[in-house]
Amino acid sequence: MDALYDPVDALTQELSGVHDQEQRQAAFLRHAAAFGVSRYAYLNTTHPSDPFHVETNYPAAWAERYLAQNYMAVDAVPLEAARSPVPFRWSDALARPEYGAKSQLVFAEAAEFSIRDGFTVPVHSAAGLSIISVAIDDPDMFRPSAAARRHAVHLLAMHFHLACDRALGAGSAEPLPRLTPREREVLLWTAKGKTGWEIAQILNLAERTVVYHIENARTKLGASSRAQAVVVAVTLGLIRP
Amino acid sequence: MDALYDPVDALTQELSGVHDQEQRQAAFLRHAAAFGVSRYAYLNTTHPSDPFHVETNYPAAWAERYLAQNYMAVDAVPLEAARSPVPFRWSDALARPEYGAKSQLVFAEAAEFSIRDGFTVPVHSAAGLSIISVAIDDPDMFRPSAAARRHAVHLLAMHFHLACDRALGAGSAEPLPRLTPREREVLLWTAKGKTGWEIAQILNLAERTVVYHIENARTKLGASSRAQAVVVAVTLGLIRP
DNA sequence: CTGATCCCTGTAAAAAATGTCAGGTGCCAA
DNA sequence: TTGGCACCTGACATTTTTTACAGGGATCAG
Repeated sequence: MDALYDPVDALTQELSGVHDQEQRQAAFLRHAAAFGVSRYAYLNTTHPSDPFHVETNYPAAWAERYLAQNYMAVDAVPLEAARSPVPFRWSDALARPEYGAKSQLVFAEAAEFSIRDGFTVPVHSAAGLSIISVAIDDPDMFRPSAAARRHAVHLLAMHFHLACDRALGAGSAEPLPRLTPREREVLLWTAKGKTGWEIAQILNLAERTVVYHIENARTKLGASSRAQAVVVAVTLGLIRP
Repeated sequence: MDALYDPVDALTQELSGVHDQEQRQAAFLRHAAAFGVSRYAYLNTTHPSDPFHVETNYPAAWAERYLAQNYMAVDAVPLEAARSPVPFRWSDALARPEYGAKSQLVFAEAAEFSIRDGFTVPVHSAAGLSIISVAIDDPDMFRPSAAARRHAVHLLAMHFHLACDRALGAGSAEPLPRLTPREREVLLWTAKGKTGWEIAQILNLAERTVVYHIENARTKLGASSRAQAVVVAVTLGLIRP
């Protein structure tokens, strides 16, 4: 039983500092193999530079068909993943009434590629949603007694995601713009719907000064309007509205 | 071993439809007790109507001191929780060099209230961060062989959070404004920094029409400027920039 | 001390957003 | 078929934002 979590620790170790996709994938699959995993699919929507990052070793024909048909919008797996951060078995999601008959069709098609059931780990974050799905044929993995093994998969998936996320982030490598306190302050009031003149009253400044700070913030954030500036500042976590 | 996950299932069942805080807390503690948990602290920052929702059964003196001193900003536990979605043991986070000496002081103070070590489950979501921390005295819970028990705590915490989140959402009870597809579209372009005229070119409309849709969206969102409108739409998850 | 950074302010013109009037089309459900 | 809704457009006045010019004072690190 102690050995159950060795793969998690090992993967964590291996992935620290790795920025190569092949290497990450190989490490993940090597360690996940202990749990009956051979196929995986990973989706990361958190990076502006690559807003729909997909990597998978599913049969190419299936992966292409899935994307081309936009099954994301009807498949129970991504829908359930978007709904809740709790990992789940595919067939459990499929059994929920809220995911319609189309979902069943997707599953039926997947079965033609020998992908029948699996386990999905959603990772919700401020920047968006990531999904790690692994196909699992061995029905033993879904028995109550295998809960600890599923947890290991859960943690493996999380660490795999963290490594990918780091790598994707390192790719863009753009450091956060550094706003001054005043800039954050005026942006915050702007996000609350105040005009420059109003903010000047609130902060006891000349309207010109408020405009000055908003200008600087807008430039730093690469925005071309106050509206874009506040959105960027919010999504970057520089201000919270 | 099968019985290990009974508390998770039981809690999930019990919490469905429960909107009473006392009841939730009692159910969580009752089931978590099986894992040596008696103290818990829960923070939810995802609800605009209650942006810093804290509930805990920590000693009142400690909870008050923690908040008053703004330990959130230096304590390794919330900092680690904000950094990664992976659950962790407090002392593991404390051992990381990036969390400074102040963190040690917080821990030392906590020990005076008999809170010495524990386990924290971060839940990152689009709306923000939630943290479920449980104090655990029994060192056995941190042995490798107890990994499955920690997983049970992990899932218990997640389901507890989901129930709280539902309840908090139900509390505010304000239904999301319903934007039409066009309204979302023009807001999205506005969030990208486009002017009304530019959006008109992009969507092949009269500028007046774009203004019309933005106007309607702005009103529905209770905003007094485009900047506020896009921020509200983004934080409400109505558009993603 | 010098340069960097932040803070503060002015004038003025061009561009964009907001507010108020008034209308027309098409679709769907009651 | 009627009413509601989403969609679309025009003209006009007013306010706000953006952009450009130009400057002074405070603090702090190298």
